[in-house]
Amino acid sequence: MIDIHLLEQFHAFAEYGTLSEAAEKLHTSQPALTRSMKKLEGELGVDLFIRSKNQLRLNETGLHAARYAEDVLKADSDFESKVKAYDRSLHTISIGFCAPVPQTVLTPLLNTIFEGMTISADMTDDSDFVNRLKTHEYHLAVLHDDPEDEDIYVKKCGHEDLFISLMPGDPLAFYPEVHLSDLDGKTILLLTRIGFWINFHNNKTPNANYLLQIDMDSFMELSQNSNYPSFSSSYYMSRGIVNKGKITIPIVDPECHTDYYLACLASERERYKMLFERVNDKTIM
Amino acid sequence: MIDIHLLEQFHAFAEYGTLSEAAEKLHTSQPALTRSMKKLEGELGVDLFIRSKNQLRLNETGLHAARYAEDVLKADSDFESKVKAYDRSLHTISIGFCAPVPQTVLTPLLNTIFEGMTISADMTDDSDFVNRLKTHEYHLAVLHDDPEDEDIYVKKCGHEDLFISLMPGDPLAFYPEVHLSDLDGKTILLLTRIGFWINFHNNKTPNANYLLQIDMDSFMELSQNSNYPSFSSSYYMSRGIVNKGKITIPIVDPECHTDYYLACLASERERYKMLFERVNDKTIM
DNA sequence: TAACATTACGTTAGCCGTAACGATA
DNA sequence: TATCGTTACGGCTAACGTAATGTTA
Repeated sequence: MIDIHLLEQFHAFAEYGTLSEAAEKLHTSQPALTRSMKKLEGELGVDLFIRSKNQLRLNETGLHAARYAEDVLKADSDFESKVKAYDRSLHTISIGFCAPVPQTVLTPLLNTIFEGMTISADMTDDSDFVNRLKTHEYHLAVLHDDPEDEDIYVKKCGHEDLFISLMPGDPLAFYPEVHLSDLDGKTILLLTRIGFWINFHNNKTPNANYLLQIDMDSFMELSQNSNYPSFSSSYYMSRGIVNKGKITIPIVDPECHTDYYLACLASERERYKMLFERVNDKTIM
Repeated sequence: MIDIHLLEQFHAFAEYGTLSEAAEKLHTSQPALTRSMKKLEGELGVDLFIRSKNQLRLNETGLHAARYAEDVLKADSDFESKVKAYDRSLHTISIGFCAPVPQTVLTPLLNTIFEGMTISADMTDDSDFVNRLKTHEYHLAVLHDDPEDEDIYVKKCGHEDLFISLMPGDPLAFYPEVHLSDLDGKTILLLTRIGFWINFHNNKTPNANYLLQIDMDSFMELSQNSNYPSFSSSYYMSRGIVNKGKITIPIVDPECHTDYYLACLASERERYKMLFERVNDKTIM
């Protein structure tokens, strides 16, 4: 078996053209490379170089060998990354959230139940979540509707209602409830990472002007201290987290009331048993 | 970069199940393997084993890693064989002969012109020789007819006529010449490795009983000291190599008179220039 | 008690870097 | 003269094998 270290040095020489430059790049000495190259030739029983008195260059076999060496080096580095990736996959649980509130609620629970594991959370629209479970991109997912797929095990884990916070002077603030269509045309504060909620932009409020906030703190700050309307939800309301001095009104449209469903592959149900036992339809609310 | 030597040891453990057996197979000591396995885990930063007090076995990651390791080991051993094969291909000239006499005549010439190279000679029916030149299986070929292919460079290099040696008492021995069909039904001495000549068995002498001799010396011995007819050729006749006490008669059939053609890929003509210059239509005769 | 993995320890083979040398452009 | 590859030499590390230890079936 040819030492991978020799191939590394050989490949460096092939790349840089002189032993001195290769030595510098490899943080070693010129004599070390001279010896290694001779050793490589010795172990192969094949000449790889054309040696002039003060010049070394690859012969025809050497040129080919340099290409072959790359394959071996790639295989070796692939080994390392594949093993590490596999190990990591065993120690991480990947979960897709369709909205921020389920993540807020479930993350502490996940950390408790799967202690020592890394929880890798993703937040985005959930239209592709069933596929991502099936391709093992996600181990778990929280969706906003029941996928009704026999390969997927599902348990309802709560619900959420959307509200809008308005300035007391806002004409809408006098109504007991509003429709999304009432908000069209307004400038509204919105967080960027809100999962599936992002969808009602396109449908009911095509002319609304959203002030997108990446950061939760900035969003809260602006909600409190600006005149712009901003969204809130039953989760925050029930915990007394409100925008002082603003009127918060429920939104009646059905897409602003959603249930949440925790899901995994039916075949992996046993592995996440503990989690499903600790979750019920009032976990997120 | 993971040392290939560690992977070799790891793979042996995966194969044999215990460090002791792996150590024995690798001609090393148990402690050496213990240390290597720990080193491998250390370099990867990943656990590969489940350790009981006196049992070591692969964990899930280890099982995968063992498979990945095989790929690396294969890549490394492929490197070695590919480099050696390429080097050998540079130092060997592969030539296909359609008959023994061209080989006898050309081998000394090849050794002289391509001194230091290995001549790898093959002898068989030449119906596939053009393909073998095109696929680089052969660098050179001697055929018994002109391939008339524009990719192939050809020069006529001699000819050969077949004779038959008979006992003086044989009825055929009174004729000045014979036909192959006259020989059908007889028992005849024949060498096995005779290239394209083998073909006339099937056509003109389907009922002849051939005593196949693998060894040239045995063939000569039997030719001299038995009553069986045997083949000879113009090459041996013109050099006075005859079967004493036998009558040697020419065979008239056209397939017993052949020209020989030396060929190489037109694109490689320059490489074999020296050889073609030294060959003419009287080289083999 | 036999087989196994691990730890301890003393030895040594092999690799490294510095230095010196010879050749070249 | 600066750069390059090779050789020589002395030092040191890292890997080895033997022996000892502890555990299990």
